[in-house]
Amino acid sequence: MNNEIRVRFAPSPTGPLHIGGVRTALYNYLFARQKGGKMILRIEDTDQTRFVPGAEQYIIEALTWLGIEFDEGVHIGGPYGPYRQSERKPLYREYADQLLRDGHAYYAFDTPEELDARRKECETRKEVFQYDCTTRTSMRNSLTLPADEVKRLIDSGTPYVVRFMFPDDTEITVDDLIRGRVTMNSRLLDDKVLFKSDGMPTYHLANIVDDHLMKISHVIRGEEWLPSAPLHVMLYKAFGWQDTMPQFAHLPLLLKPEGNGKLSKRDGDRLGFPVFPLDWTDPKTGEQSSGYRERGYLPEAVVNMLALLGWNPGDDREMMSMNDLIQLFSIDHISKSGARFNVEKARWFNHEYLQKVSDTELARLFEPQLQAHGVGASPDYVATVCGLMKERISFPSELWDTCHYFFVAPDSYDPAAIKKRWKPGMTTHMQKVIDILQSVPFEHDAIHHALIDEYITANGYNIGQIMNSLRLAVVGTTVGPDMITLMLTIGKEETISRVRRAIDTIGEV
RNA sequence: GCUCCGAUCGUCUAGUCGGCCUAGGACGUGAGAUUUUCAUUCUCAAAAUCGCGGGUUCGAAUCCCGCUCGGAGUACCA
Repeated sequence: MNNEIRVRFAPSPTGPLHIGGVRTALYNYLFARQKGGKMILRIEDTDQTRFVPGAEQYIIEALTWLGIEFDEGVHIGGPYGPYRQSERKPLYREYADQLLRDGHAYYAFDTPEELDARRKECETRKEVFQYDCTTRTSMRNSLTLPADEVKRLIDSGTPYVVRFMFPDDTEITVDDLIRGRVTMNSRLLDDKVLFKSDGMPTYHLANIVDDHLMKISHVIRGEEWLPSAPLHVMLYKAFGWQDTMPQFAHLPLLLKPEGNGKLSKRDGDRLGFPVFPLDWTDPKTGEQSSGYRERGYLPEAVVNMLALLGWNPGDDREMMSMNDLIQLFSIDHISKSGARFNVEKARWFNHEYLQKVSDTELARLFEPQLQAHGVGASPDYVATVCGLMKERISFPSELWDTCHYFFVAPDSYDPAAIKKRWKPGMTTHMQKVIDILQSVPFEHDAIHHALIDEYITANGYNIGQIMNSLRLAVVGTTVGPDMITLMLTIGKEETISRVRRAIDTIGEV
């Protein structure tokens, strides 16, 4: 018996990694790290028809971005490779043969067309066809055909599949770390195809063989696999591997934010949030899907948010770094019911994590937007602006819209703001403001004293009225950070020239 | 249809030996405070008769049964 903790994340490269898949990878990772075990990336590409170029690379890039690392895998190798099932193809055949030899599996020659016809026929009678212990006796397989006929069919190259043979009327129990003991009767299970006519194994066979060969100790996967878990348990038994069978943990599903059903590819852009970690363009259809990374989500925020969708640390803690999560993670605290994705909370998490990003780092994230608007500014200046704006935004992408006036003078003034703020006599006030700015040292206390105390307050003017008009003149609208800090940031000359322009443009009302 | 899984504020959830739960926290929402504006921040509030009905018990969100509703699976997909 091997006591080492070994878990795997085993996606199939059929498209971009869904956010639910990301969570599965995350839970596996947290568990492995906490236990000092190994985290393995295995690519399950046994379905050649659904293979999508670039998907594997996408998966690796996405998990790397999020800080989910592997100890062994398709991209880094390891002692149990290869880690891509298509490269392990020859291996599965012998295991299928073993099952065949031991009477746990049989050859089936029914064509897809025959199977379809059979299903349709059952449908008309409002029944569902299942290839199982009751129907297999009426199908074309090595159980019903004479041995020499079976041999002749195989030798002549007739396509066939290998099906698992469930025992009749046996209770099969699956002990799940999250759901407890789940029992099913073999009579209700269908004889799943283990080996396809194209020479490739199906998920079920490849998965069990690889988990065994790779010495996987815990299988942490989505709940959609729970119904086939009994088959997997039976497979371990049929192979004689029950003593080293991994423990199962079936995770609750991620649900749509509204309506019914599990979160799907389509929901994302329809409801205004990404369901994929990274942007993705489907190579066949050209269809584009947006990702968390490109939308400006911070990886730490995505990890934290995802960790809490279906798990909790057992207390009120919510802000947790990857290291915190590794320390606190526990399968006991994974919930059983599906979790509905909440965009607002995701936004909040990002806001929280954005506050921790340094001004210079945020400036770096802001740079593409500045370039897009043809703005060049010193890194220090951009960082200062970012520091001022940080707490007011949740995503770097909101930066330009909320702080463009730090880089370009307003070319127009919000009419509603003019109506509300620019009262008669305001041009005189603004001219006075210019005079004050020119006469005092250009620093916070001096400006505050001369402008607020000596001019506005001493003369009994309305602070809000004048300061907001000043803001309108300098910024173009009525929102933004502290006015004096703002003037200090854009500089004396720029401030004065903007006020002057506002006086000329808006004029007296 | 059949099989399996699930069910606490709008959402994520706490609740793991039944009593500390007149059910706690967070997001969101509302109100107030701070601010020259907006945002941030802070304070307060509303919000779950614990899906429904039975039972066990001195006592049940917590245990048992039934029902209902929701979800998943039911492919030579994973």
